[in-house]
Amino acid sequence: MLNVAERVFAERGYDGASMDEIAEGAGISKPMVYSYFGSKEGLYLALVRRAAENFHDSVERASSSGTAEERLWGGIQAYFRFVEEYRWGWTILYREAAAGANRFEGELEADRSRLVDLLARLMLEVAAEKGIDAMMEEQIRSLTHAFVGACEGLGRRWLDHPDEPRELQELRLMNFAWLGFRDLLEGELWVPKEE
Amino acid sequence: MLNVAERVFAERGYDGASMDEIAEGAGISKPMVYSYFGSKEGLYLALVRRAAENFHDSVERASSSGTAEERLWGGIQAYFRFVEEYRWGWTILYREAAAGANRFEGELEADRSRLVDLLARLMLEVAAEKGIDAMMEEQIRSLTHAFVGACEGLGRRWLDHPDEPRELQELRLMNFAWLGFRDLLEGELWVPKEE
Amino acid sequence: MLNVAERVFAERGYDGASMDEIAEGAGISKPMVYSYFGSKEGLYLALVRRAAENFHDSVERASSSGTAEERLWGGIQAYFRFVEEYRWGWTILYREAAAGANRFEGELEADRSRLVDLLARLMLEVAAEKGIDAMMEEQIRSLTHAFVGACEGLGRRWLDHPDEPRELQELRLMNFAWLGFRDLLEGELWVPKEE
Amino acid sequence: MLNVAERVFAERGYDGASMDEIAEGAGISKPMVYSYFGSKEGLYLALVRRAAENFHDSVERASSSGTAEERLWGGIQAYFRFVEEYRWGWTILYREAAAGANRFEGELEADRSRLVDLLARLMLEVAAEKGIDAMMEEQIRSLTHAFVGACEGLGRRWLDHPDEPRELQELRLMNFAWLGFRDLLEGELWVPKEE
DNA sequence: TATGAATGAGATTTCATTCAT
DNA sequence: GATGAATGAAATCTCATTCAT
Repeated sequence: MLNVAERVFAERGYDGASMDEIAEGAGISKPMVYSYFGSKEGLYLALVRRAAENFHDSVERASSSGTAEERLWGGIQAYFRFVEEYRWGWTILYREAAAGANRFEGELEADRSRLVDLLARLMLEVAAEKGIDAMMEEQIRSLTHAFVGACEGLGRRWLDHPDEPRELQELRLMNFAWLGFRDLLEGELWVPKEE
Repeated sequence: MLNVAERVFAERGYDGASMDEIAEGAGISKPMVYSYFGSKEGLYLALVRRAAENFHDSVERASSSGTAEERLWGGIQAYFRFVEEYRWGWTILYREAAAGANRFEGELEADRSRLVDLLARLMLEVAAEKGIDAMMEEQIRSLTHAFVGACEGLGRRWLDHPDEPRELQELRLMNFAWLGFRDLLEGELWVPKEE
Repeated sequence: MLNVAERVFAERGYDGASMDEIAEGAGISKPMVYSYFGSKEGLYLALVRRAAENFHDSVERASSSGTAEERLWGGIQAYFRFVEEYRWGWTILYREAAAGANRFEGELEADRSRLVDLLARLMLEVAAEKGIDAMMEEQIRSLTHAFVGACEGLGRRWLDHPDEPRELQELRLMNFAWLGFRDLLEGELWVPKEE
Repeated sequence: MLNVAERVFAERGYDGASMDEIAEGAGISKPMVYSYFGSKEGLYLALVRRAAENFHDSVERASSSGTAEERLWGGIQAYFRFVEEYRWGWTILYREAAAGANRFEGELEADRSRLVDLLARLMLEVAAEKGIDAMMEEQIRSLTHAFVGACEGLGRRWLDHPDEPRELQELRLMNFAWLGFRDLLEGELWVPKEE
């Protein structure tokens, strides 16, 4: 039944989804839904949490061993595998990242930031391996937001080109993000030319 | 009055915004809003279009001369200037980008894709300058989605850290995106190691 | 401009007609309409009155001389000529006869009953010629309602078969109504058979 | 509750009736009305259909046996019984007949024409009994519209004189319509005198 | 005088949420 | 414990009607 709700929310958006449709789709009655989740918001938050949990676990498991580069590559692979296999959940997660910043007043903050935290940790470990701590944690965390944004951008585009293979998405992201990131970690820094 | 509507839509989302609130905020009566824009959807589309237009123009103007690198840098600066000065419009735009083609059945397709098109053109020109056409247009366009996603990610984070200076965001993005992109254009390619 | 209003009211009905459409169709501004007629109801009543007046005059003129039979025939011809030449006015008149009994609280009563009065007078004169006063005025007036109803029924049907000639409608009505009416005037009376 | 809606529609007309008033009159809440009938139009159509059904059945049952004359008499009696016992339903039906095919785009066409069809069949059978087929079906159907119009005219007048007995209305109509119709069936034909 | 601009009031309709069985 | 039936509140939208110029 969570799955039904997830699909409905992903397809219609939070406001567009109706509790009637969810209950009917799940084959139970509306009062049951309410007895389980209390409210529409409760149901939605439960969904987001479940998706965030699964998402986080997948990425974490896939990025838990090997060299830094290998772990990053593992994480990216897990990311797109998740997009592919768990499309509705991913849609909810990234849509709320964009649209729901104001709604639910930060209740989703923790869920949403777990992925960023995970990646930031990864990057920090890479930096530590390289013996570089010139870039403070905050800088790394910032870049991680760009990184996650890039993932979302590619994922979104993938939804419009579902016939492309997953591997292609993964390679694109790695090439886009890693090369530059590696340069950064090796001390290269871009600055605008003086006029 | 467009400005009021923009703020309300940005803060509450399309469904959450009520025409009552918009009219009241603008100090006019609801029927006036309807006489100007015909419907809620009409008002919203007008807002998105205006924002997209402004956005596109700003970026285009700022990226219209100089070397490829300079133009990219100009575009990125324009991007974050827009985020800073025109926060509500940007919020609406990137939310629309995230909500995808679901609502309004593709009526916004053209507006939404203009930025990606612009950036893609920029990147293609860069590639042409370097004499590289090994990466076909489709590859470039894909990476552009990643690029725009990275911009959104950094912009979103910036909203939560409004005290950081704009220049910092711009540098972060350029360092994140350009170094790697430059490597790509110079023929470097990341591939996973054989196991 | 009355003509425009007439067409709009006839085509859309009282509620369906909008003052906007009427003003625009007439090429003047809404406040002008209000300065002439005061309100939607005022405009409508003016229309009904004008139509009733014209209608009544036409029928009266056409039934003002000759034998009783000739005068009835003249009246019927005038009726259908009116339907043909003045379709919108007739539509308003008969629709309100049906629908507006409750609205406007009898303000239309006088207008609507003028035709019945005219015909009743005609019939009474016929009866007087025949030297029959066995049927009191009230009976005659009642039958006149049936008569007018028959006219409306045929007129309505004619609107759905506009290619039929006017003469055919006139003959039908005369044959339907006159033969029986003549029998009545000659003393014949139908009564149910005793069981 | 159908009955309440029927009364409100009959008294106020389709546009004048408000769902608020109907719901309140029926002692239930508006959403209930919508859950039963889906929309205002749905409710109205249901009412018209129910009335048409009942009406048709009553008349048909009452005119199903005996000589042609007896059957016509039975039908007329049923007609006015219906007017008496089911006043609101009848009001809605004849208003719909008058409003014509304008609204609901012919969805009521079948319902509205059933009574005319029934009477036309009756008349055709009478004609057949008399061995006369000189009048083609189309002529009979035309006269049926006049006949039904006469019924409506008398019925409408009756609403303004509710103290008159039903039998009087029935006799009036039979005398008005049958005598002439019988003459027609016996070959008499009225034609205007040559000038 | 004539009008563009404005509005108050009310229409239908939807939906998250809860009783009563 | 489960549900069909019910509803309060609010949404979008329309339109007859009137100011202010």
